[in-house]
Amino acid sequence: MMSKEELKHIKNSFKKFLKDKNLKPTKTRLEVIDLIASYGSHFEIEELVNWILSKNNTSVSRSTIYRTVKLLQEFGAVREIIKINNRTIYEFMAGRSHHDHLICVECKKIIEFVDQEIEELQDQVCEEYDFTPINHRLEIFGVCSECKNKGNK
Amino acid sequence: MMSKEELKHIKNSFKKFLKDKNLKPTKTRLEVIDLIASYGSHFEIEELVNWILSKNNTSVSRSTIYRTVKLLQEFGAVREIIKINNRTIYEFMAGRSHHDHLICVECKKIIEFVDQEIEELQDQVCEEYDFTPINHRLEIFGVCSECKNKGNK
DNA sequence: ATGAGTGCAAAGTATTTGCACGTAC
DNA sequence: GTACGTGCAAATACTTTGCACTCAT
Repeated sequence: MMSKEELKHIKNSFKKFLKDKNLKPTKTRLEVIDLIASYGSHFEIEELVNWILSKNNTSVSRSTIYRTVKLLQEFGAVREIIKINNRTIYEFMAGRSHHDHLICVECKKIIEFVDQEIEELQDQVCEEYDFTPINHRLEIFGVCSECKNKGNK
Repeated sequence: MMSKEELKHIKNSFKKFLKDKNLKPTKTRLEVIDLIASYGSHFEIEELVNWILSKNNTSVSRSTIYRTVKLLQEFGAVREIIKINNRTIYEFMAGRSHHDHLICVECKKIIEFVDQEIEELQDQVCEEYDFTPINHRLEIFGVCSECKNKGNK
């Protein structure tokens, strides 16, 4: 899903980002990046914590994960992509371009899509309002193909 | 912002909705609708509760407000429109058609917009994935015109 | 009369924070 | 050596729930 080079590159840029903020590139912070990267592209913090705690060769505390995820959001490598019922699903963006999500309310599957036209129209809307966009989130909730078929049988 | 007739109409449909679910159109539930309607189009529950408690002629408990807002979401008169930093901003949709939001991260202003083309493109995306959309949320975070000018002075 | 609704206080979640100890430069 | 980082447990913030009492039909 991501080459070692990409990951290394991300970590190096993150180190620079930290240095600029007078923060330190500690072993723990870099380890959190590795853990997130190997966990998969979407995660909730609680799941991630449990997964980390279940590994016997690592241990990073819940608070440090929260703190590091926050830093990674500022840095831009992590985004909150879905907010549903007080749960937050994060995504590791490393080396990936922007995209949006379809969320199946039945099976919770997350489907990613990109639509350049939608992006352009959004920029157009922003221009109309003299609004400078920083980021956006488009969540489409509905029922996926498989779940519809299951429902029909 | 909303005519008395519209409000009355909403309340009547809500009564039907409740009846269909074997729930009761209590004074308290209908009062919550009035309160939300007169509070304004956007609200957070905590704000709403404080506002209601500060009025000396009404009192509906925090739990009932949470419970009623949930029902109104199912009914479709209330939507969660913005999720930011674990806060949820709701919108009273009554009699209004769908629209999306620009959120200024400086002054927290919320600007509503409609873009039919974006809506159509979303439907197109859903079709491609054989995904049946139920609802969606598009939040564009950025800096509004006024805040940019303030920043430049 | 009966099942549903309400307020209250207590219990849950998710997230943040204070503090004592540890680590990077 | 100093300032920042970390883990832990406690605190906070938001939301839900159990229960005794009340209301709508």
